[in-house]
Amino acid sequence: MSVPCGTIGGVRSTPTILHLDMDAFFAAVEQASKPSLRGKPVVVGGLGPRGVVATASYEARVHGVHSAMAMAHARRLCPNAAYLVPRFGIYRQISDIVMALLAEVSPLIEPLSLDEAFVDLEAGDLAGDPRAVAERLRADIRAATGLTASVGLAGSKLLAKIASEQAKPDGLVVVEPGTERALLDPLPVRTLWGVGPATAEHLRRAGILTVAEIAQAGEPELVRLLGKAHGSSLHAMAAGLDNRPVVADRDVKSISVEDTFDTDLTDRARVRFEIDRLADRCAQRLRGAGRSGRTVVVKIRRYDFSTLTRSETLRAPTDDPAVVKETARRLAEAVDTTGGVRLLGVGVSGLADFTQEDLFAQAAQTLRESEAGAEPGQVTPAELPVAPPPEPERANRWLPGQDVEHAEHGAGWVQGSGVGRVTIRFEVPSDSGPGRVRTFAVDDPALSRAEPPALTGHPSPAGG
DNA sequence: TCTGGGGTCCTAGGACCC
DNA sequence: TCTGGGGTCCTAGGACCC
Repeated sequence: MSVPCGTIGGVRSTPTILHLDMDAFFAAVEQASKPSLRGKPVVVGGLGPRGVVATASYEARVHGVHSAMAMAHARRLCPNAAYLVPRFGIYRQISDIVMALLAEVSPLIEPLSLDEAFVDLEAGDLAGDPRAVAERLRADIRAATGLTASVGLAGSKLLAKIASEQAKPDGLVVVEPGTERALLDPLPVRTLWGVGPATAEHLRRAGILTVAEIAQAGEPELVRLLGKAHGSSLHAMAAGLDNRPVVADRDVKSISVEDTFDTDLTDRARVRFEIDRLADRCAQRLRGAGRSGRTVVVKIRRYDFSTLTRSETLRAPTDDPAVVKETARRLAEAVDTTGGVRLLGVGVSGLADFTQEDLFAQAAQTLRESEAGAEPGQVTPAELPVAPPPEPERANRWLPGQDVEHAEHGAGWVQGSGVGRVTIRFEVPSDSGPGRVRTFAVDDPALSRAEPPALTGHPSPAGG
């Protein structure tokens, strides 16, 4: 009981680093929102011809469906699953609730994504031992959201994350001091943070398959195999040495947007049009975040999946859509896109925060410079006419999973659509069970998009 | 079954400066 | 004229994570 807090060899002597991971988060939110999907396979992700799985419910995982898998593959493995588009708005709302509960435990929390975070319990006033804190947290999350979370507790980030993985689903694993090696040794190298397919293959060729074998290999050997930074950090982790702190409020370093097209773009005018749209979206996000940046990056993935980036660093930070657009156009223009373009992206890095006044002055300055730099009679890319996209198909207004409101039947969600008709299931998050299904014409004026209804425990203000 | 979208970090080479 | 080394910035690519 009187064990002092502290570190031994880079690992705390008490399990006070907590890692929390929501179970099959996106799919679980959908099941909580849509009573008819509870207990059934649910797959959330991109539904187009090039979509991939974001999250599969446990019922779908049984059939082999998992994250990052091509959606077409998933459909073949599990044809009876419900395939839904992500609803990031509601995921964010629920994430906010979960993060707020974490903040009650300790002020030092580090979100890794919408559904995952580290918490440093030493930074909070510990009411009870870590295990009790974690169990109360899991119960609170369940009460507030109806969703389950898995938690790992250990003396380091590495072990806490491994523990939460082992706790899944809906569990808690505590790595007691002294048991670290026994836990780590037999694990495959892929378990370690930072070991992906390429690194695993490098290691395999060197005969290294387990964490224990990494530890035995010795640091110089790993550095030789994987490079300085990666090799030495991996060696340390395999030895159980990990003193990375929990860091709150990490600063954003770049903002980017990208689109993969259903079919490859071959028309240069269309490429320019899409670059413009992406540049606008990127600049909007930049402004929304109150940031500006100096380096504009264009990303192009070609028909053969080869990916290249082109970047240009401006003299001053900008969040001006016109500047981002012009720079992005120029960069994209210089790339050979014959054969077709699968993906385009525009990003801004080298972020700084400047006051609006500064930005205004800098935008004007940049404009003056670009005007002064233009050759007489030269047509700058920003002045070229923009071709509209050949296929203006926003045809599918109704995407599976979307929330809708019907003037007569009330709130529901899109179950599917095609040949001029859309099928709606009228149900809302509650314990009332599956709702009824009805089919309408896609242009039925009584039907409209709607905000997602709140989950159980947070009754809708509409009182419906 | 060809492979999303949002990020982070590292490496390496060349320019440029001292 | 030849020969340096170090530091920083920029660009491009790649691996990885959720």
